[in-house]
Amino acid sequence: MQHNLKKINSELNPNVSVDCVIFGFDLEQLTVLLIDRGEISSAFGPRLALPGNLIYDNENLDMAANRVLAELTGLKNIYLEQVGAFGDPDRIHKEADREWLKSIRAEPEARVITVAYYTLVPMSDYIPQAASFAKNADWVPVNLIKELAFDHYEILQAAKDKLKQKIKIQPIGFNLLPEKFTLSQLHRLYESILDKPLDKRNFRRKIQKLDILTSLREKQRGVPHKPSSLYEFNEEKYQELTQTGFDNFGF
Amino acid sequence: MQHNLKKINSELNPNVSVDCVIFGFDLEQLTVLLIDRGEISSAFGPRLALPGNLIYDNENLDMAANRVLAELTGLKNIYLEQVGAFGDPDRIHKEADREWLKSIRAEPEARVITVAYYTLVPMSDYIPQAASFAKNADWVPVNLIKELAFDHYEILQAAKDKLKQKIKIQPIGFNLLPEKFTLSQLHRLYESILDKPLDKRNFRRKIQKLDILTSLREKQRGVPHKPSSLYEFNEEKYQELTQTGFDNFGF
DNA sequence: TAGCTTTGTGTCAATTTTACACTATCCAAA
DNA sequence: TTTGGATAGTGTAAAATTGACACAAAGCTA
Repeated sequence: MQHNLKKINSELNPNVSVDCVIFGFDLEQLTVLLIDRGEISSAFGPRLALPGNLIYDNENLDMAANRVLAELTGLKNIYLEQVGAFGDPDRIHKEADREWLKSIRAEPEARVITVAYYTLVPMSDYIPQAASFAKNADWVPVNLIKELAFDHYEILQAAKDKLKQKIKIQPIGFNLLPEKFTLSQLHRLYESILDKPLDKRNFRRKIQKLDILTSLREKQRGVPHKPSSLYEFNEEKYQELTQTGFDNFGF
Repeated sequence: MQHNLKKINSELNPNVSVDCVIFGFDLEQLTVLLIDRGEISSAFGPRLALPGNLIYDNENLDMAANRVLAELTGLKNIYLEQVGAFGDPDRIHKEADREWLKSIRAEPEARVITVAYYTLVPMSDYIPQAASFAKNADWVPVNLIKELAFDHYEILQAAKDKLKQKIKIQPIGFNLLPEKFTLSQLHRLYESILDKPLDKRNFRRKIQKLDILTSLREKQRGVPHKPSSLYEFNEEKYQELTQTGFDNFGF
């Protein structure tokens, strides 16, 4: 109750924002959820941007990132990992960005530093619909992105790098897949995150050895080729494994 | 010239600070350069804190971190790596910290987020002297640190973790050693960063295989035991190696 | 010169990595 | 119904890496 009061009374801090790099996987390649800023900005520069916003004075950074994520996608209690802080005073150098900020911020000229987070969500958990939430958002394959508003392109690259590192140490990739998935999909996911081909047999051996997959007695249906068997991620065994400590998940 | 003008006219941003975790190595263990805030704070809590300060509005974060480092130690153009942003609105919860801030800041109650950096310097490059620079600073062995002002203890832990990760991927440890060093010193350094014992022969084998050390035709002198031969870090070969790409530096 | 301290060195077994190719199973189109 | 196209699924052998382990050499000091 007090909490709500506090939140309502709290003000936006004009100097600090959070931006979220929300990764998805369309079973082919890595994607990111971007917002389309619409016509206002399109005449000058990139329409696409990472979802983000200023923080409230009484929020910590993680909370702010969760809020932005929830406001955009409705997703709550999702694991977010910090990418870092970005804060070139000239970061808002594009004319279009200036114009856009004027339309949405009280102090558009303030010097802002932004703290970036990334997260992994199954694409099926957020299906963009026209005018669903405040912004028009859409999944865009990472490889196709050539430019973004502000310094968001740079942030995206940093997030990709972090993810690349992280996935070598922890099997977080499962967060990107639907509950039931095939080894080929998992394989493709690793290839697209690491951005290099991985030998099929060696990949499968390595994953299987971790012993964190539950093989379901179930196969793909309706595919025009030999159907693949489906697997589930086994959270318990994964927890065991992290307790024991495993350094070696290197690809 | 314009640059200087701009700098002089620029104002401190009351909402964003940088803190530096400056690691050293006393040939025995990992150390950190801390400032002693003196009597004012000692009655209430930890006297020791990471060096840090508010940023100027026209500075980017990296510049600010370099400035803070230079102001304290006189060291310039040092490699700094970002640890991340820390910004709990309640982070200044200790009474002593409050008091101290009142004595040094124009807006002591402002909500501050801080961006932490870490860096590695040879301890010989900064020899603390009473009242040398603005603050009294001193090298403190990391293992002995139990508490720090604000959330600096948490920041220190995060920096240690980053360093631990990083050193598995890049041989940055050399930045902590004097120009000429022994393999035993390097060995001890790795052990103290990774916080676990490493087999002597295996360590040496691994390091030697990297082929980034130049063996000097020179030995330790005046030690009461078999003298060790001295080595230099070979920057060129290291560059070659990073070009070719090396994933596997795992300990 | 005896004793203390740290340096420097090699091997073997176990594990991990890498490279590599063919059959099985489903669907669709002829 | 047969054929072709697509992907799933599977094993092995050579090479590289890791981990465990012990003792002689070199300098200083007492």
